[in-house]
Amino acid sequence: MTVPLYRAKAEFFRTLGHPARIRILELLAEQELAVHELLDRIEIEPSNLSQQLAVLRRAGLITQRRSGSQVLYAISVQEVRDLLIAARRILFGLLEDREQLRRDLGSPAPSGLDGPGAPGLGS
Amino acid sequence: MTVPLYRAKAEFFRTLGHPARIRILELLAEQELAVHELLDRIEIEPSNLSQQLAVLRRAGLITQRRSGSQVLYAISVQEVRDLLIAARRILFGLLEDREQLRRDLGSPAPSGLDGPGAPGLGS
DNA sequence: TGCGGATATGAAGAAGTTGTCAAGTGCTAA
DNA sequence: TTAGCACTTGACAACTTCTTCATATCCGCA
Repeated sequence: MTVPLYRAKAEFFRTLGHPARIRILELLAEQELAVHELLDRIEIEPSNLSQQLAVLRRAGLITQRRSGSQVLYAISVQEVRDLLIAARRILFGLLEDREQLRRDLGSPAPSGLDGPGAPGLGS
Repeated sequence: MTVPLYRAKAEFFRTLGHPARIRILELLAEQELAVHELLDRIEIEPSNLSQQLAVLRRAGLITQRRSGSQVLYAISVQEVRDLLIAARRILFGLLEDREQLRRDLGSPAPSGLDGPGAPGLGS
């Protein structure tokens, strides 16, 4: 069965559409990590992490390999890093627009993102 | 209230995670279009289209303007186009890997995307 | 062989998303 | 002022996704 490309794209983006999965990808984009190392860096239950890893694995975005008693994960598609950076750029663009609008209108609506300027990929 | 960036990113990707919304963005990436023109090109109920447009509007990805009795939509963030192209590239990369694997294993599992090589953004 | 640490899997209720139908609103023109 | 397109909105059942809990599995070591 052939999936139209726009459907596959949507599915792909939905795979990225979860905070924990984003963090996992960002962390793995820097280096291979064991599950317990991810666990140290992400606030999430072990079983939940395992499930999110499974989602990314099924999508083919990360790979698993065993080393003794631990399991190491790595990004399998480096371009994902570019995608995350592009998303970051767009997001800040959107935020700026909104702030601009707010200034123009003089409206007091807050609610934004963390400011830019963080190093690395910025989580 | 401040939203951590990884959360905002996830939300952003979720916004893209719908076939109709992908098509809308791809079509609008080429030119401004009225709702009924989108309707001609996407197989979807008017009310459903309206809702998907509303989702994209709320996310700040598209803008609306009225012209007589019709409503014209346009992309408000051109970089989205790059993002879609990047996604397309990654998707074909994943597909190739899977095909490679299939050949290596000699397994007969089909199910893929439309082939590459389409012009434009490729829906 | 049996334990404990490191992960994975399954199941189930809560929460969120989608498509559709019915009922609006806005604008143009008769 | 009313008919009729062009869209939008609200509501709700059907579905999907999330989180959590309980239960496995796999491995290295005593």
